[in-house]
This record gives sequence, structure tokens and C-alpha cells, in this order.
Amino acid sequence: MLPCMDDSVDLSIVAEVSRDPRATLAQLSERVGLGVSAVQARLRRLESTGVITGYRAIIDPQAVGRTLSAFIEITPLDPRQPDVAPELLEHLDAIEACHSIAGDAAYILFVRVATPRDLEALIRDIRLAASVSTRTTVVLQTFYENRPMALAPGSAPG
Amino acid sequence: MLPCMDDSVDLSIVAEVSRDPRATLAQLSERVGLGVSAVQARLRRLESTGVITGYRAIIDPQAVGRTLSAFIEITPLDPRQPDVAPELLEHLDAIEACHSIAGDAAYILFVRVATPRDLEALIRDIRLAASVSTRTTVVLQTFYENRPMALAPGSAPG
DNA sequence: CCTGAAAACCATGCATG
DNA sequence: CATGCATGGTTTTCAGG
Repeated sequence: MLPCMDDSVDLSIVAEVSRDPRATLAQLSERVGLGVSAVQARLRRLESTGVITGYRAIIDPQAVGRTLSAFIEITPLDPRQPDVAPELLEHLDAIEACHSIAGDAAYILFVRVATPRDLEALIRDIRLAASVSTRTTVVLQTFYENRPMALAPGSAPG
Repeated sequence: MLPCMDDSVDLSIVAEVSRDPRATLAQLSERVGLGVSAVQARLRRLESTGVITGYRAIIDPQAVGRTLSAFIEITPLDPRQPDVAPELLEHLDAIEACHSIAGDAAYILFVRVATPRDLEALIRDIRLAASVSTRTTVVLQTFYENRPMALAPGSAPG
């Protein structure tokens, strides 16, 4: 199933709700120039068809004690084994993202922990849980992240 | 300024609003066991002190035509130059995140584009805008991303 | 700092162009 | 598929503990 959008009004709704998902339907409706009920119906369709897959608050990692973040590239020790590493690691909640990549490693993770010792423990857990070697790159400073997608009209092929 | 939280009620609010920022104050208030007004006041304080820095809708990249994502490591051609690359690249809205890292490269970017040709153009733009060399790792599959932070009580040092 | 209540506002469903 | 209205729920503010 490949979710898809109808027109530029949907695109505007997605752009607005992407930036400010707590806006009221009334606010959205005047920003996109449509009645409240119409906006509500479209928003619900965008949610149920999987264009909008969820909502998040963005939390300052410092404020919740996750001061250290890192990228961890992982490679299965046994190259014949199937691609089960992501499932084997899913329970480790320090892992924020997991992608398979075209490069030296098989996967890359983005993780957040409190201390270097927590990072050490996490790496050990990852190695044990998924039987992989790891290569860790520590983040020194985050300039920006979670930037909302810029959705120019016409940038979405049907 | 280092934002910080008072107690476990704030932590619960952050955890809940992180997972579901469109929940009503009434819903939050029964999840954390406090009156609606108290929850509202705390939520506003968490926002104004920078613990909650914003809200986002999570959009299926496929649905908006961003089918290709990648990590781009960049290194300034002139190692003496100050750390201006992040500002020089900020206008490129295909860039979702920018971190400085401890590793071979100086920075790592996470980017989303529509096509390989767009990626090619983006890499050229990055090289020109910031006078950097690049090393690109294409994402083949995203297993998960944007996972909400798990906030166990007591995991946030004061 | 929390509570509770009054007023303004918003979401929701349905009937209608 | 969009609109406008009625209604029940939600947010907001403020007085009081």
C-alpha cells in the first residue's frame, strides 16, 4: 500500500499539521481556505490512509537526561544470516531509529543515552542481542534535527 | 540554559504528550492523576522552559514524494575554517538533521529527496554552499525512526 | 501549587446544496 | 465533496484554598 494525496489542499494540510499538529481545525481551515468539516474529513482520511502516521512532541534530550547521542553502524558477524537485527534490537529503547544502508555496514542506528557508561552498556547489549560488530560515532553537537519536511506544491508525484 | 523538570508528574506528562501530543487536557489529567488546570499549567511551563520544544506530525515520506533518504558526512576543505557549515546549509530543506560528530568527518546530515538525481543535485549544492567534501550513505530501508523517548521515572537527573 | 466552576471555544455528525 | 448548524466536550481564566 502506497499512501498518496489528492491535491494541493491535502498538501497544505499536511504541511501545516506537520509544523503544528496541535492547531485547531478552525485554525487549519482558515490557513487552507476550506470549511472546518471539510478539513476534518481530509485530515481523518490522511490519517487513515497512512499519509500521517502519528504525532510527537519534541523533547529537549537534556531535560530528560539523554545528553549523549550517537550513530552506531552494525554488521552481522554471520553474513549469511537473514535480516533480523532490527527486530532483535527493537526492545532497546535507547534506539531511536534503525535503517539498513548501502555502505560498509549493514545497518545504522541512532541512539540516545545519559552517560558514556550507558553507551558502553548499550553497545554491549546490541552486540549480544543481534550478534553484530559495531562502529560507533559519537555526536558532539546537534545543530538541528526533526525539521518538518518542506512540502512545495507539485513536489509530490501521484 | 539547561531546561529541567520538577518531578515525576512532569515526567509523566512529557511521556504522554511525547507519544500523543493531540490528547486533550482531560485525557492527560486522568492519566497523570491531576486536575485539568494543573496539567495545563504544567504543560505550559514545560513548553515555555524549553523542555517541550515543539510538536510534529509524522508524515509517510513516500506519500509526499521523498522516497530516498541518506546520510551525508561532510568535511570542510579548509580545516582551519570556523564551524559555519550548519548555518550555510540550513536553507537546504532536504536536510532534516545536522550534527557535528567525533569521527572521520566533521558533520553528518540526514537528508530526504525524491530521486537519485535530486540527491546528486543536493550533494552538489552542499559542496558548493559549505566548501566541503562529502561521503554519502544511501538508506535502503527504514525499520523504525522517530520512536518516542522512553522516560522511566528516575532516569532524569536533576 | 492545586481545585472547581463559568464562559468561550472547538469537534463532531447530520442535513443540505 | 463542501457547507452550516446544533450539541456535547474542551480549553481557558479566575477566584479561592
